[in-house]
Amino acid sequence: MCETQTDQLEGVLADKGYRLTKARRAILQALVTCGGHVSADDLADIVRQDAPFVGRMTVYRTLDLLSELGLIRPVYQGTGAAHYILLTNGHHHHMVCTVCSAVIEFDECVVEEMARLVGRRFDFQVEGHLLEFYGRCSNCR
Amino acid sequence: MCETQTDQLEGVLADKGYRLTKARRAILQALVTCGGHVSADDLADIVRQDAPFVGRMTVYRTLDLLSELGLIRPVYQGTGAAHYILLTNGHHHHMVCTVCSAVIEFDECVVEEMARLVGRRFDFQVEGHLLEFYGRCSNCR
DNA sequence: TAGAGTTTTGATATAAAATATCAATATGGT
DNA sequence: ACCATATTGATATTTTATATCAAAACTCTA
Repeated sequence: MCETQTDQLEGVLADKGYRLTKARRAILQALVTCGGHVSADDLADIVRQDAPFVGRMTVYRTLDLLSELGLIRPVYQGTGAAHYILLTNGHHHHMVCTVCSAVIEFDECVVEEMARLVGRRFDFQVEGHLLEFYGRCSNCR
Repeated sequence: MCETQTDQLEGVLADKGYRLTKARRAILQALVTCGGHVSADDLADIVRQDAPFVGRMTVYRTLDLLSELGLIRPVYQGTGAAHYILLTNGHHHHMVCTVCSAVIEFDECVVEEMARLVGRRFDFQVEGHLLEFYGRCSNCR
């Protein structure tokens, strides 16, 4: 694991035959650097700090593409806009405070076993998952 | 468990001091009957089949309220609009096919243990959760 | 059960977010 | 360097979500 997450994402795109354009590189870079949990428009603003030539549509399209490939995932985070999270190695886990909307990420995962079980039962090939806890963070309880 | 899910939801609203208006009853009824996984505008259409007097805004507001109370949850389901799922007893589990967007619900849950663990570590009071698997359904693999 | 004080509602207006379109451009393979 | 094609970005449009506010419905009290 001496490869950065950006390199990993670029690798997947390249393997699938997608072109590694400047715009896509800039978008992946920005997404990984900011850690995810951003809306498309937020990300467009971030990308443009380093790469002002990137259009808003390209950000939307790249996020769609990454979603299709199972690399990221849109979730709701209070506002009406989709926020995108990185599905690192196919999964992601976080807690959302129902009062202040704070998000706390964590890595523990006990879901694989269940994925196998349910996948077999429904003949469903599980490629990734998202686990969200809702509740009150330490400041809000 | 001789109480319908609609009654349960109404009970929570009443307990919290919210009024059980005709509009709210009609919306809860429609949401439970259709099983969730609908957008606000979809639900408005369904509600109006039985209760044509209910306005679109009231549907949005009721869904917001139910979300705040942790009874439902907005998720993405392909389109740009939020789709709402019922958090029955505080949790919900489903698989989403990345090809055809089919949704398969299931009840098994091994998450409680993990919720306790992570909740204790981060001093986070877990009140509910959502577990989403992504992958390919039997038709699409 | 009549009236006061609130909550809730729904029509309308507005803003925000997502999608469609298409000529121009950049890209990877040759 | 050239070609065929994937990709881009500006613009226009549609779809979703939010804000506003007078009218109506509801709860509580007397």
